[in-house]
Amino acid sequence: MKTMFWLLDINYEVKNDTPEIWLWGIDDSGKRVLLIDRAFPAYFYAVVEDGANPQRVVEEIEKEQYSLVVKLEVVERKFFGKSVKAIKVYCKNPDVIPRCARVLRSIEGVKDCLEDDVRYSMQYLTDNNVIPCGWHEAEVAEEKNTTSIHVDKVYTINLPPKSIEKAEAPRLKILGFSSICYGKEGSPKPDRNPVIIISTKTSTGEAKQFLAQEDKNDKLILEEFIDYVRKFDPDIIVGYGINTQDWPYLSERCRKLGFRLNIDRAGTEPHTSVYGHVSLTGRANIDLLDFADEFPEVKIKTLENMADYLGVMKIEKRTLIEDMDFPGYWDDKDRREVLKKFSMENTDSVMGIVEALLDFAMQLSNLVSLPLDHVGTVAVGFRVEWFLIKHAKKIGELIPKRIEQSYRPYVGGLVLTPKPGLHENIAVLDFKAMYPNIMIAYNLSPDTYIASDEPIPYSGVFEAPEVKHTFRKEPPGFYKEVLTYLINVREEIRSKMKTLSAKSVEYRVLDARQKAVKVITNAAYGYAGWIGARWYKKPVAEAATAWGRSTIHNAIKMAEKAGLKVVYGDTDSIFLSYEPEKIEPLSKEVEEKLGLEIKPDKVYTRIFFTEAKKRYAGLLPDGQLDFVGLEVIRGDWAAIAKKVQGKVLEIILKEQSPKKAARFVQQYVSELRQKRVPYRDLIIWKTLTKPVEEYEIKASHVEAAKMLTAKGWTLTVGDKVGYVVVAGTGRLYERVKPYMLASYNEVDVEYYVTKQIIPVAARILESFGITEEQMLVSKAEERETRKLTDFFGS
DNA sequence: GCGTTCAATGTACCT
DNA sequence: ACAGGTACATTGAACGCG
Repeated sequence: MKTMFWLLDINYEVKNDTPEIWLWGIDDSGKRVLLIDRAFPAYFYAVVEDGANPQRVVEEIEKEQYSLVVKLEVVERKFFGKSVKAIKVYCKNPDVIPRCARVLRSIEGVKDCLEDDVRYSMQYLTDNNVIPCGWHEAEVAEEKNTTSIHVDKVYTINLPPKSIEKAEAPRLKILGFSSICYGKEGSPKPDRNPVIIISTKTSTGEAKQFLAQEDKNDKLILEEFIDYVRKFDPDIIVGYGINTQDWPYLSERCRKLGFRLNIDRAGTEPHTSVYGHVSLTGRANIDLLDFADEFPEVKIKTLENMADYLGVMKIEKRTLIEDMDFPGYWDDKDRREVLKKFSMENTDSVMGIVEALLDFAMQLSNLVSLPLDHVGTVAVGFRVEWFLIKHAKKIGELIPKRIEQSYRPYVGGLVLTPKPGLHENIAVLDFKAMYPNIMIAYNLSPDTYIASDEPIPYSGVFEAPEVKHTFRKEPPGFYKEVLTYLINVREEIRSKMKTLSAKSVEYRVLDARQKAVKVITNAAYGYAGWIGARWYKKPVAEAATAWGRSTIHNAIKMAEKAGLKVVYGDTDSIFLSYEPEKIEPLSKEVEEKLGLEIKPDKVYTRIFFTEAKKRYAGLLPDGQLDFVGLEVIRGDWAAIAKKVQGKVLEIILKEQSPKKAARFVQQYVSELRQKRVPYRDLIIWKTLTKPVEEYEIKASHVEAAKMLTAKGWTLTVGDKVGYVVVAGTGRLYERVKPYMLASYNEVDVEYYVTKQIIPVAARILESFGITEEQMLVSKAEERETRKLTDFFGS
């Protein structure tokens, strides 16, 4: 019989030495199904030495009498574009591949073994074109569900599934959750601190809250939660930070209480696998925190900040409670209600965010062929890589090994020194997808690279400026083909979107798709220059930036020749005087002569540059302000400094009154000295980028982190530490305290005046001739001002 | 012995 | 665990001064 299914999750099992591929899905009638394929052999390739006789090598391998090898087959493949003879080595099961490959590597006539490092389940997907988050049709036979598999139907696959074009996902059952634990001594520990609240919400609209008992006994709440999950039987379980927090905690807590967290579809516990993601067999576990990196504008990646940014739940309307206050809230009957509300809002936020991101996640999964629960957890480089692997399989290319490389830096993009001060009517021209298009235009790829000692091919070569790397013109290389495909596909999607209503399901799916395509396109250049990449080739990345520099350089020359004043530029953008009648022909000329498309991005009514690169502020025609690089948008400055700089820039750009700006600074400093600004605006947040003990120097945030650790809080790499500077003597790092361990009256206000507010204000106002002294009021004046404001009110 | 100088360290940003 | 280019604060050792 035939069945249709949408692929949700994949895993493999080895039963009696026979590997089985398990495909978990949803069929077209909404049934949850498991399809088992027992016919896919585990294999890898032994590449035959040039000139060696493949048949002889096969015999050599056979001589080994290697019992783990099932079959040998001589095949034609390509490796970096060159035809090679290889032996496809079929193994008994995937687990023995590494051992087999090791043995075969030392056999005469075997140049190397390949694809022994590609996971069996991924080989299955890429070889058969079976695609996560995609529909398929398979020839199957129904099996009796004798095991404890939690699905409606179990099938045996007779023929590998065929992918079907159908964009829309089935109706999925989604369960969002968040949990709260009770621990008075810092971070809760699962071996002694209970789970007190678990809040859940489903895609069917059911909200539920599980509470520990009055004595904080949490056996029941956990059992009820497990029961509930199993009963609802979600396809997707989603949360925020759950891979590192909730899952390990709940899992360990259950064990401690004598039972298992059995919530998947196969009767096993959540297991942490390859990329540090938590896998729930048969379901897709999604940690939304993994997608937070897609939004660099969210500086501190908390759930409430993400929900706020995505318009899911505005932060002003949010119940917010700090971790350290949980016990206090729980212990107080009235405040417990607030804690419950907070917890439910967390889950509501989770559900809102998944609504906003799920389409993208599914499209990314579908595009690169990584299962839905994997695609979020892997680094960008691996997303690109899986997309490349999929393409390589299609064209018969063998997958290169990851080779350990030493880090060799190379020169990147060109950054112009800005013309400092204010400028009026400045347009920004951007090269469209500069690096991908350069890679296409000059056929940059590991397989087209011609080393200096190699003969120049018949088709001729492109020679990169400055670095002089050469790449053959024909035929198109691996990267060129892939990037051309991606760019074309994105254009197709975008033109199709234009024919649809923005509210339609299809439009949403296509929009998510084009975003996924864009992400992969834009990451390809970085991937090529990443030493961890299978398709790493330094000259490729180095040539791309070299052509980038020459391109922008030439564009600037053309602009100046056309009488346009260029005030700034960075990598693929040029800032110049807005004269539409000159810019129009300039774009045309650039495109014609340089072969790359350049297009106007925006026009600033007024723009301000300091003497530094990568830092400016602009006023847009609609009155909006654009801040780039400056402290006002940086996450590691106290809010007071950011506010002051933002306001100063606003006054400068909108009113052009440095004096007024200086007066504002004076006023603010005065407010601060009177401690009239909120305490939380004094917190400085910095990320721990390595384990505390590995720091070579004493740093403020690290010292603050140590204080928290001493109090029982667990801090890990990537965590943000918030501290304030308190009064005292000695080095700065000796005068900091975690903000929750300090009080306002300890704060060293003068530090904030001289090291936070004044420098960031001066950065702007200096270029208008205003000195630091002019931003400060003398102490005597200060006292006078205070008397007056006290008298008249401020 | 003590203040000054400057390279190194660390973080976060831009394209 | 995609790239390089850049700004800036702070540390800590070298340096200079008698």
